[in-house]
Amino acid sequence: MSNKTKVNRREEIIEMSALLFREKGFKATSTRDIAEKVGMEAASMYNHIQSKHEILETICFRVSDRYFLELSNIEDSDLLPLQKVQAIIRAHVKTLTLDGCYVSVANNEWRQLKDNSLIKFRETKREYEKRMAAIIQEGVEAGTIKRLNVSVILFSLLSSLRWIEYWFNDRREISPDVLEENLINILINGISE
Amino acid sequence: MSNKTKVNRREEIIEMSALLFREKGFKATSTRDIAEKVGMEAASMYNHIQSKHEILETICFRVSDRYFLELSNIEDSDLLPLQKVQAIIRAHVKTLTLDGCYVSVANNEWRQLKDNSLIKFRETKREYEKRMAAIIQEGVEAGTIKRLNVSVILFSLLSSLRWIEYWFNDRREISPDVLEENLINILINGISE
DNA sequence: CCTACCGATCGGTAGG
DNA sequence: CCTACCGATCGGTAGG
Repeated sequence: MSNKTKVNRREEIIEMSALLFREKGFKATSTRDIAEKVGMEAASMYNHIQSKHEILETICFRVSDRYFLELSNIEDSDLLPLQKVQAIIRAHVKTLTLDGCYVSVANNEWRQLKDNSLIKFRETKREYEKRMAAIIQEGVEAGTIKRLNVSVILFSLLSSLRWIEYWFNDRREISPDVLEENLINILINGISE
Repeated sequence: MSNKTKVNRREEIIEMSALLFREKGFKATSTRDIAEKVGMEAASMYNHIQSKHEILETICFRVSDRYFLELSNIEDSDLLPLQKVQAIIRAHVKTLTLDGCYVSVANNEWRQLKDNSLIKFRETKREYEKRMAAIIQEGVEAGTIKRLNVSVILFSLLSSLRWIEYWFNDRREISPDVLEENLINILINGISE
């Protein structure tokens, strides 16, 4: 069997796992569920993966890598603080439109990670929040963002962005563009001085 | 054994379950985990509960009952739409301060409900959203809330409120009062015309 | 990639 | 409220 097929098979397993983990949760999804969706026996999957946990790890860190890439680009830009926040909102909407189920799993199932993975993921989350808080702090000091508790502003933004995930799962009444526009209007106005 | 003791024992099981379900998730919590925390054998719990699922049902519907009670009071008041939204925010902060772990479980684990419970809980969620949307719609028509997509406003609010739960679990840097004040400032300003 | 199968753990019951 | 124990299911391995 060629290497390429093996890589694709692995990708297929991860993709199907992401769909099932989102739908039923990590613990409630059995390796047999995944295998059935991929079209092989559960035992056969272990030629492509090391463990069920490894699948979850792959999904979670793939998502965090992606968000960090976007954040780094925004940080390195010469945008003003409030424009950076706006760019972050856009980045979240975009990522969710493209990779909804991965983001969903990372958001809801990361607690099921084990040992070092769990510790590392927690650190990753903290770092993301810290770097976003720094942007908000800049805005506060520049006088363009309200002088409120930075953590409350931060989590108010992050939670609204997290919700978008549910939007794209359950309903699709409006387009991503309209969603983005409305959301920026609400969130930016909410924190602008 | 008196009825009173039996009721208290049941409450104890539900309380400990809520703590464990929040921490590890419903599926990842075994009846033996719960029993250990309560201080009895797993088999003994079945004198007080019917099944592990029944515990989850009790928690979820207790929370939704509570939220509906608050919402009904607010609807029946003669507050203006924007003041009603503000009252809802206060109600959420209050409930989370008092019953954080129950709310947390209802928010994150309701998907593990089965059959009729799952269907009923979904309907309950939808109704809550519908009634909150009606208040927002009133505000839009009165010209006090921005004429944006009502669903986006609704979920932007709800997701920010949902996040408070994490706040009270992980960190407690600021007091509930300051949190409430900051949050109302951000959210109300975000949607006000 | 499959068959066969493992040890562990699960939710729950019987009987006292 | 406990001991003893059940059938089912789990993640994963051995060997081909």
